[in-house]
Amino acid sequence: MSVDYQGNFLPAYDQAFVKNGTPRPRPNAEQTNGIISPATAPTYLVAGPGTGKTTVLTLRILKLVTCDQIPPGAILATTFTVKAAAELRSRILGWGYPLIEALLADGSLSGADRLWLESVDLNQVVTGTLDSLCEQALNQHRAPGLQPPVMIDTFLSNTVMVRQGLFPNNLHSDGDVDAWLLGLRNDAKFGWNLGAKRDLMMSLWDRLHQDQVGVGRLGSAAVPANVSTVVQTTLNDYQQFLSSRGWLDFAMLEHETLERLRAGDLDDWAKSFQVVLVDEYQDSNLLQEQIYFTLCKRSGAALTVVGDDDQSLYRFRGATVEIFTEFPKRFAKFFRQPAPAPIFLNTNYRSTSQVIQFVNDFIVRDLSYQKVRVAAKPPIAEPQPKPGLPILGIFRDTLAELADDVADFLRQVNGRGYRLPDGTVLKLGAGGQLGDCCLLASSPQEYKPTPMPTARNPDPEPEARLPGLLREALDQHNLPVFNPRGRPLADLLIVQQLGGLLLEALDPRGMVQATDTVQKRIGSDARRHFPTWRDEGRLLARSNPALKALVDGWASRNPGRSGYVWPNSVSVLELLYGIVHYLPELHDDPEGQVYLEVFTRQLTAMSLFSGFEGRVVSDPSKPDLCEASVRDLLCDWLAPIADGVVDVDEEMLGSFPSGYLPVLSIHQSKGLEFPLVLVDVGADFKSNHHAHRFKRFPKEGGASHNLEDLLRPLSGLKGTTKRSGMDRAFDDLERLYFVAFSRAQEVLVLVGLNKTRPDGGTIPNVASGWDRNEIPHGTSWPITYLD
DNA sequence: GAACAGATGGTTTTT
DNA sequence: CCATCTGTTC
Repeated sequence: MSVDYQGNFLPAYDQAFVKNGTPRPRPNAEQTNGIISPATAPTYLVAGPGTGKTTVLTLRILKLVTCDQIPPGAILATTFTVKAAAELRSRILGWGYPLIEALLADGSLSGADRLWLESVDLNQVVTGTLDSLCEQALNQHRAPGLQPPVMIDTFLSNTVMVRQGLFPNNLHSDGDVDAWLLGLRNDAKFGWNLGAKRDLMMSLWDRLHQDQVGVGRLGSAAVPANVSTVVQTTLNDYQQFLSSRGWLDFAMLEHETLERLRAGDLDDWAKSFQVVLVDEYQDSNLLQEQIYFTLCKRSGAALTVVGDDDQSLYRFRGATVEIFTEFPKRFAKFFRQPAPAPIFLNTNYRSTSQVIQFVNDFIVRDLSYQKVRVAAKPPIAEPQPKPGLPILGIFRDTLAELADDVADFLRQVNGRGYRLPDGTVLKLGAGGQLGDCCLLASSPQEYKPTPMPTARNPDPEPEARLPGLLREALDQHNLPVFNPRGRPLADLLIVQQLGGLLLEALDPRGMVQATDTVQKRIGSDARRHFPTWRDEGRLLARSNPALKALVDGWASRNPGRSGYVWPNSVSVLELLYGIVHYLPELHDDPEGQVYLEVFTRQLTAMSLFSGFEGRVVSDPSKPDLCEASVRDLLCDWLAPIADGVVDVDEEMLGSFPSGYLPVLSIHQSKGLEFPLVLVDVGADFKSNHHAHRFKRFPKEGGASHNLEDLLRPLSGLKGTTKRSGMDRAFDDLERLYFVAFSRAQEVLVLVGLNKTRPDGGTIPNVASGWDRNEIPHGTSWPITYLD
């Protein structure tokens, strides 16, 4: 007789989570279905926004451990991002131990149950992204004598694609291949350069794996024969170069894992699991589905998937929403078992009635979209009416006015309150801070890319977007913005100063930088930026004698104190932290902290490949080594940052600083919620211009849709593509803004230019209420416009 | 409703 | 740089 869910688990739950004298509400009926679905049963949870998805996953895991006595180490839970994995883990630990403690206080338990509960180590629950787990599996279960695989980052894989793929096969100057690749992006010739070509080739490479087609079968696709031959050779060269060094990119990692799972090589690993739970399943691709399915088949583990088709946003990464919407069918076919029935979680605990109604209305107004949703999906419901403020709209004629008025709105909301037309005062709750608000946009970029110089305008300035103008306008009110991904790193003064000081300390007067080897190994942006960086670094050093002494000491490899001898080899981290000491922005400012982390991360990443492991050699008897160690740091540490190829990743953002206005891409906002959400539905759209139709009202599919059409006929997903590329592009926009709007807890504010105003705007735009038949429904939206 | 001049704006998202 | 959109004029 084990711990019983109704009899022991729930009473313990009541006891463990009392807050201010009241117990936390018990899981509702639909959540309970998900939690208690039998340990051995495949479970299909369709969970709308704000319905307690993570809660159900956590409690299901805790129920499996306590009631079904499944060892924590036999439970595998994967999520889409590293950050989400960390959150799930902390929830399991944070809820699990109080719960177990409360269970142990339950006098009715048998001695055996008690013994079990006392032995439970929740740390052993395996959580992570699928990629991190594949990496672990391959590492721990490699054939004897084989080197562990080394995961490479995007910077390196891009470089290898260009140097070992494109160049040797003359793809940079192959007209036929150009024409074909251009066709994939609908002949959008602007910005067609080596980088764009490389990116498309990488997408093709990824997609060939994600759709389980394989490079070899590209010849059978609808590709001209001469093109497919040279493209295949290029991709094979890329692969061979990586394989010969034991390197893996993301596509190869997952592919390799699946192959070895199928061959039974990973059975030791697979069989350690009894339960596999997958979060955000709607963003899985075919390759990932096959990994999960094969893992469960080899091990006999039961599969639980959780997701929401309306929140599938990662088609460009191969995500195929049919894998989620048709999960019961696909599961039944693969395992030759009955199809699991969906458990719908549709009670929303996040938002006010107005927000829920708005979001429900948005997702059903386009008739064609209904065909691709999970069958019989109920609308989002509320546990009880939670009246709030109306949906607000701030629309202006120009971007400048819009930014000023949005900034002013935020200032008032954040201060004494903003008076709505009906007299209600909108004000952040007690203890409310600017961080309770956020701005969501399709991209967090603060500036448009710098235009090409022309005769009339030889030195064009990049044009600001809403996030950039809003930063300036808020700055006038002393309100700070947190948007570390908003500007190219290499352009930021603080990055230039840090980079410049490092350059000056490592390579005084640029002797190493000037060598041919270095000039060839770094990109054009780095060549352009390094001198500016040095100027900024020197300028700063001049104003701070102690800093100057530090840099000069390094430059001459002389500590400047008698009795000390400069060591033959020093970790550059010492220099980095020495300098950081004098740049308070890098430790006091939240954005500065992120920028510093970019430097430390890239140093760790490059240390893997450089023989010097991030150390500076200054042994006078070995001048070659001295130069080589500096060269590596210049080329593989600082140059990638200057070249704009290293980004701020998701996990670096951690939690948002409370006094700052976060600016996020809608993709980044998935899984988050904010009391007040501003959604940019059209600050970029001054006209009904073709070039940005894909962002609001597509007339054809984009590169990812075209790639799907190309490869689907050859993949196991044959037949899932019944809709045109254009329709799928529309579907994607519906989902994107569904996610954006449903982040709001209390207040949702739509912002944009007047031409995209939902009532009476003239530019067709999915986000402002148009359906794909070009019918504007915006006038029927209950939006209160703040004019 | 055709024909023309002048304006507009550049694919985004990430393990 | 240039295809496409917008507004003006006949």
